[in-house]
Amino acid sequence: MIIQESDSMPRKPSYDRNKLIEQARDLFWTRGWAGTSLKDLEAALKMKPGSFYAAFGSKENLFDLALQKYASDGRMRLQLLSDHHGPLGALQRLPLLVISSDDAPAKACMLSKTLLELQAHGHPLAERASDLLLEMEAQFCALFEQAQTQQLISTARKPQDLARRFQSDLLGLRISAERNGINATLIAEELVRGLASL
Amino acid sequence: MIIQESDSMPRKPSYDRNKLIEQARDLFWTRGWAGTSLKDLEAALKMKPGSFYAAFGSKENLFDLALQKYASDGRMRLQLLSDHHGPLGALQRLPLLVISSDDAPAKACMLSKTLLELQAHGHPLAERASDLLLEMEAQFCALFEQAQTQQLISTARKPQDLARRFQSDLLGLRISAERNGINATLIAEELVRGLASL
DNA sequence: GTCTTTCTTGAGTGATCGCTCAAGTATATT
DNA sequence: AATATACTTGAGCGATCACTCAAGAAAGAC
Repeated sequence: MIIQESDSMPRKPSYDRNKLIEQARDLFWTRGWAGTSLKDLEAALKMKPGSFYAAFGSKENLFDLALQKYASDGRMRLQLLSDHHGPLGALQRLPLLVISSDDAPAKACMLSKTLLELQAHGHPLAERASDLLLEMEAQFCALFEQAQTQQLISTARKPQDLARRFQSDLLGLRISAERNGINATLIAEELVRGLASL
Repeated sequence: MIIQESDSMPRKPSYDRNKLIEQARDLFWTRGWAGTSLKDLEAALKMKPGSFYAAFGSKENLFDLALQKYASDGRMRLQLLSDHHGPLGALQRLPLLVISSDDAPAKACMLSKTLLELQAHGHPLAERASDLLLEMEAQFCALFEQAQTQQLISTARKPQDLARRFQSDLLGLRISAERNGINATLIAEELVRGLASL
């Protein structure tokens, strides 16, 4: 029941907590909140109920950790993209990246999936997803602002509006990519073309 | 157990089947598949379990009926819009309409919500939603084709591509509209502006 | 080796899930 | 009124849900 309380540890946990959170994130990402049972988690993480609850407290708490990991990984990836290719280059590369990365367990955005599933229930996790979506939008906004400052795009439209529109299109693209028999690459390329002509 | 089998009926059902399906559709639309329990349905439709199963067979079957009603109502609405305002007018009016209609129980598209929730489980209802999304896309495609034939928009891009992009943006718009604190009207207006300059 | 602290185990909790069915009730036909 | 047929009722089914906890196993401290 107590994980890592005292400094001198008689017995260390036999797992890598961070890896477990990543595995849980992948499961939740693909199957959603209600679609992921504790049996699923126990099987994927190879943990018995007791260990699971000692380590994470509850399914809800683990989902929250998974959401935060999802968001912070995404944020870091975009930041890296911006470091290497500039603000506009990052925004242009993102659409194709999110729908073609092979290691991701799903194409659709985990935040939007969570929001759609749980918002109607007033579930705390929906609010968390909502907050993280706002953070994402703010990051987009900052990049558009930099792109304008560096005169890479026109200043005709407010960065805030550009960011909102971009995020909306991106969410739509990622749903389209989740569908079978839809060539989302074409949509992504059009989206990027739209960015180029701003 | 037998509903409407013989012509001469000793006792007619006391409910309006179509209205029940609409009520169920609204519940499923907002709360999703797993998020809607039979207790919820029994309360909303004012039916005891026995009547429910006599009338609809199963929760899954009712959800299927609800999906079909959702899709056919949407299809008819768009057709009416086209009759009154032409193909381009219909496509231009749709975005603002779907995010601002007060009678709809949710902003996001029920088909996309169903797809996102159930696709990973290989659930039959996800396949149904997928089929209906394809039908919707086909309807968009036909309207874009008519708009080109009537020389309302350029023929530079294939109607199929225009339809796919439009549907993708619309799905994104509707998710954005579902969020709190997001002014989706601005996104919708931009989307419509994009259509005007095709 | 002994002790102490912590992690692991898994049978089992009450609650809720979708669903069944035997009994009761209502109505058109005769 | 009697009968036949079909709808309504609601207690309760087995299965699964997220979760608990007492007992056992492992490892650092001494």
